[in-house]
Amino acid sequence: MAEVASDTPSRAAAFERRALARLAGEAETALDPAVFAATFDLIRAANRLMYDFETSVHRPLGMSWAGFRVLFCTWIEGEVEPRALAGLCAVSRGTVSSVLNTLERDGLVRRRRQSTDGRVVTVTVTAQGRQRVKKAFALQHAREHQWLGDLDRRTVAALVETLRHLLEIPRPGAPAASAASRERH
Amino acid sequence: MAEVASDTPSRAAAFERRALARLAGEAETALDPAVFAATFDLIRAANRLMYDFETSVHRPLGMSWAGFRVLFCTWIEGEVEPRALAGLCAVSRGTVSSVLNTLERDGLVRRRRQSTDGRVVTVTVTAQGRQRVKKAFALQHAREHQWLGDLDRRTVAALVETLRHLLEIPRPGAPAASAASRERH
DNA sequence: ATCAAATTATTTGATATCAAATGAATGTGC
DNA sequence: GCACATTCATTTGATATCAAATAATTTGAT
Repeated sequence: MAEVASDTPSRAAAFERRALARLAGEAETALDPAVFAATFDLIRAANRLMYDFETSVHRPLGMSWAGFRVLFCTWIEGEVEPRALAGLCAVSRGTVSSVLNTLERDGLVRRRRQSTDGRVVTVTVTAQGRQRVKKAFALQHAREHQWLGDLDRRTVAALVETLRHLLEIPRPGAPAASAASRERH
Repeated sequence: MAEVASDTPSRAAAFERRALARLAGEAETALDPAVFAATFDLIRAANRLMYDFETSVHRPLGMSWAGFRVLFCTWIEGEVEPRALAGLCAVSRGTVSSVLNTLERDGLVRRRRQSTDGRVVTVTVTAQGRQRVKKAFALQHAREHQWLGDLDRRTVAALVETLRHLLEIPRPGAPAASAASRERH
């Protein structure tokens, strides 16, 4: 790993403080500091974790983070359609197609047309893919524990509860095409 | 927005349950369910937010999510070096170079060599970039509020506190080159 | 029954992302 | 001073990602 992409700890908090200070100075923005800090830090924390998992676990195993994510979701589901993978991973369907191309080329998943609906594709994990995803997850989970293991158990439980609640929120009405897009969420 | 990348709410929770069930069935993995759920849901929630912000706010304004992220960080900092941006955004330096190329081409940021150290580049936001980042942030923040506004204020405060704590954790020792990489974090 | 609209997956083109290599500048040991 | 290693930014090549276009299939409306 030749690259450094983790901030010095104390600088991370200082950056959030500077951001709040800068934003508070902008009179035109009606700022809700708690909401800002929550989304800002949520995304930053997730980025750090993803970057760490990708560089320390999945790349050494020959996968990208995106590849692992799709492989893992497919493994969980047993068999799954691309559109569902897009929803689970929060990426577009085109991205899923692209990632599946790589995974299939590498012999980790398999695509079949076996639905009564001729448009639908069914994705499953191959034996090799199953072996790979188990190994990758075990390594990632060890790393997860290094990140979160020192947090109080009650704190982690509260975090999970809040995140689950957040994940239950349907996507807010899209700005322009609210009626149409709301139908599908 | 032609694509669907948001899961049906109840399906999101069900997916986490299926994941835990599948992982519990694997005897070889010593699973910590709380740690798994925390990282899993943290990353999923962040992905949903990023996808939503990118598609509903930044793309319509002619930027990518990555572009906004770098532009925003630069705006916060006033002037900043690429390596610091990489740390703040949790991406590699090569990525920062690439994103800066696009932002500079579009006249939103400016690169200069003004440090006493001849290798270092200093990035600043142009007047046009300042205007853009303010508008983009205002729109994103409104969207943030749509996501989080209904959560209890105490819940959000607790979430922020936990995330800040998480962001303070230095990157755990890298698996192979632990000594060398630990120096820089 | 037939044509139009909707939904599926995929492809295309531009940008983002990683790892690894490169080039330029700095620092270190001698 | 001079070579060697380090650090900085960038570039290169492969993959991922978006939006938008395309192709195939299904559904719906007359």
